[in-house]
Amino acid sequence: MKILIVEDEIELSNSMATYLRGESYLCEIAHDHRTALDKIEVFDYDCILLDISLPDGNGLNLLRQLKANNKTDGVIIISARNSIDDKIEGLNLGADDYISKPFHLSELSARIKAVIRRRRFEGTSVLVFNELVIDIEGKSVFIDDKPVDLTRKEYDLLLYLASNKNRIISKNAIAEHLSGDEIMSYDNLDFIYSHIKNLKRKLSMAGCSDYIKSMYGMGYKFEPKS
Amino acid sequence: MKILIVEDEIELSNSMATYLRGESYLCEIAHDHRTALDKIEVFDYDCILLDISLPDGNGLNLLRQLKANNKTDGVIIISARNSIDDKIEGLNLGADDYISKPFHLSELSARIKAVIRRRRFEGTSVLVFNELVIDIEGKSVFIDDKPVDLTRKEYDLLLYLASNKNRIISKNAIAEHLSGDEIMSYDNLDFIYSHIKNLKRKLSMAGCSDYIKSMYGMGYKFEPKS
DNA sequence: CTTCTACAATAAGGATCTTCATAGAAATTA
DNA sequence: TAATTTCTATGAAGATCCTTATTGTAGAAG
Repeated sequence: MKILIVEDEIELSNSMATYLRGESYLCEIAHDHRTALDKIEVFDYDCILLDISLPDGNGLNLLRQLKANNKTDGVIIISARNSIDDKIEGLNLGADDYISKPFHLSELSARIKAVIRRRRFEGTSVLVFNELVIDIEGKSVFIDDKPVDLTRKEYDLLLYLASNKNRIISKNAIAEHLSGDEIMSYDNLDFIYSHIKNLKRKLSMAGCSDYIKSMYGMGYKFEPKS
Repeated sequence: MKILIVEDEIELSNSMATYLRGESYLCEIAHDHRTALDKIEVFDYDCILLDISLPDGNGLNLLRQLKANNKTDGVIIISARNSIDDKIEGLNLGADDYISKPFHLSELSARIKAVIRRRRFEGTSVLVFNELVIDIEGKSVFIDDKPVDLTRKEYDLLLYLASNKNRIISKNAIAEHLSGDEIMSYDNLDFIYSHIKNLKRKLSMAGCSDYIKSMYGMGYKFEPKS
């Protein structure tokens, strides 16, 4: 799960990132309008935390541009002002939620969770593929109603593949998704094999095989039987 | 999908190639102006990554020559300088996008994907021919909504033919599209027969025959029924 | 301090790609 | 139409590259 923090106050943005990383999110920070737009154009984020009062421009314009580009990223507007107008305009422009400074990080986290659930998983907090159930809320996985113990990486991997079902995901993408911030050495992607192997083993031991397919030379694909 | 990397920094160009090969692109590297031009004249690339500041000349001139030759290759300009002027001039000369050093490889990859989608597939990321669906984003093929497993070469071949539907594609063109530049002498084009055969077999086994026609003495043609 | 888990690196095993040999089909020529 | 030539299809084996299994290391937990 990837989050973009658009916030110019260094200290605040850092503590947000720290907290959210603790919640297993991958966080990137943009301290200004332009950086944010560049990142948004190229990457897909699960949620964008957008401070309305940016130093180099109006955050609402950024939101406009974002929506004009048909981006599907979730957006939570952050504002220092308690202005109702901003809130209404932001929501009208397509923001998913709104939070006013100062806020508790736990509240922010809860709102993020809700936005992601609504957008990425269409309101549901569980993904169901026949006997395989992924409980996003509880970060747990069940097969035939019996819980399967996965490590954090394994869970992230499964959720990532499952939410991209029937699409081949490159090892580059997996590596990036699993190991937080940008990796600069993409030479040693072998560690992915272990995670894939362990995940496959745990799933099949619980009676759930062949969901994750290796696509020779291309990556991996989650393919539900349906 | 073929990419030409025009970049004199050895290490950077290598890591770019490694990453992009991981994304299933065929990559070639030119370390100088002259080599690049030679390659561009002979081959068609889906995207050219052009470092503006080449050791033996100005990259913008290379771009000019490229456009003067009516090449349809997509171009992404790479620049160390943050100069807005270069960016504007490059885009005026017909470049499709622009990225500044230093950049993240995943960002480069995302921009390449966007350029190719715009240029080759008119913005869409899914090709639909009746019961046959090609998901470019997910590198997956579906027939009657059921996934069809293709190898990388088979997929590339299908995508190439399908994106040139109703046009006869020579075996030379196919060979060039499927291979890197190591093979300058295309005497052994037999490998194409194998890939065509296997592709046809997999498609017809999934209930989708007669899309790929052999044109005796000329090549192959993808001909949707519609 | 010991034990266990998660992660990284290396070696063995498989899938894919290419080549080669041969058979079949289509066009050309007589 | 038959013979000949040219081109394409098929099958199989070796080479190459990728994946999986195994092993080793570091860090966390007890």
